[in-house]
Amino acid sequence: MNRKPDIRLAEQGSKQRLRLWLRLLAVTRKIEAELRDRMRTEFDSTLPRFDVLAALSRHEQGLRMSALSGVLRVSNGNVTGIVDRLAEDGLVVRVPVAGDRRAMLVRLTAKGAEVFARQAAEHEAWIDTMLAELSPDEARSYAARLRTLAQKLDDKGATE
Amino acid sequence: MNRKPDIRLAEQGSKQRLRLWLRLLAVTRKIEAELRDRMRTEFDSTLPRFDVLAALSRHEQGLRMSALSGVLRVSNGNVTGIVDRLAEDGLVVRVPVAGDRRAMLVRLTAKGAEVFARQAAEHEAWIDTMLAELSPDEARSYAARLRTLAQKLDDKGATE
DNA sequence: AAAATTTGTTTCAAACCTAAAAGATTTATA
DNA sequence: TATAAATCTTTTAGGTTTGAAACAAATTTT
Repeated sequence: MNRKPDIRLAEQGSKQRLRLWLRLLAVTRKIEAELRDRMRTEFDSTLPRFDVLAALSRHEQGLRMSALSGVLRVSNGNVTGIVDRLAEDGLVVRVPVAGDRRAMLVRLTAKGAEVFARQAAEHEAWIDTMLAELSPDEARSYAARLRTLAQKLDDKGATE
Repeated sequence: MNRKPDIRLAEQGSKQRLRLWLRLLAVTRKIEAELRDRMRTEFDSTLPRFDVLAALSRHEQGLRMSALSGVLRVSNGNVTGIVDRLAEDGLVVRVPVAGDRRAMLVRLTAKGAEVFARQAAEHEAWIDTMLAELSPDEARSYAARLRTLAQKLDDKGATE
């Protein structure tokens, strides 16, 4: 008894989850579009470049290319191009790793750190404005829920 | 009294919202990566292609190129390429619009509708599995909250 | 009606992105 | 130590994405 779930209820759940996913996607895309637009018009930069600077700013000692693509969750080849362009602009440098001639350490330059600091302050303010609808408590509670969800997703991926 | 908000509390709120945004981004990227991977391995297709088919399946009478990029919230030029490739594969057709020789109507072919139906069923199942952590009620409530948030974001964009 | 503006689409250049292959180097194994 | 396997990065091919420019056609203005 009670072992077989009602197929109609299961369908309901699947529809609700699909709807949630579509809304999640719509909201993140909307916010990303706004951020990209502001990054372009106010800093003549892009979101991927900002993401790289942000990751490097959290690792003063530098990150290997593979570690960088790891924390950003993008492909290796992708990061190569972005770092190339940031290096051309003098915001990052590639440093050889002592004892491993395969690897490269990427680090912020002084200029890169300065540029990122300016951008990060603005970025946080943009987010704050866009999410002003949510109280700090609400934001914290959703963030916590998303954290457990992300954890579950990672678990699944790990066992596959 | 009580007119000037405590700066420390305001900073708190901004930090909470930023954290929420980063988590939101992480979760959507994780899910999108999984969907992209499955679309590729199981259907030899991509998410953008699926998105176009999905939009067209909701408009049996067809959509103009600009309407298509409108509902998908991507640029005009972007849709051109995706529709080109879908048309090559015989999943969509471009039909001239009677009375307006500038415009084109894009429609699903029978094959396109059939392919989409198969993919959509799987797609919904994938989402259902990934979001299984959330009860139907929880999914509904979050979807509702996201809806009002999206509405607020749209309002802001409209007045700028 | 002619000229100017708007609208619908495509083309273009540049950046982003992935998966897979290639190249160089290091580590493990026989 | 020679060989095999693993690791780190870049390259490659193909698709996605944007914003801007180019074109054609329709609409509005003069």
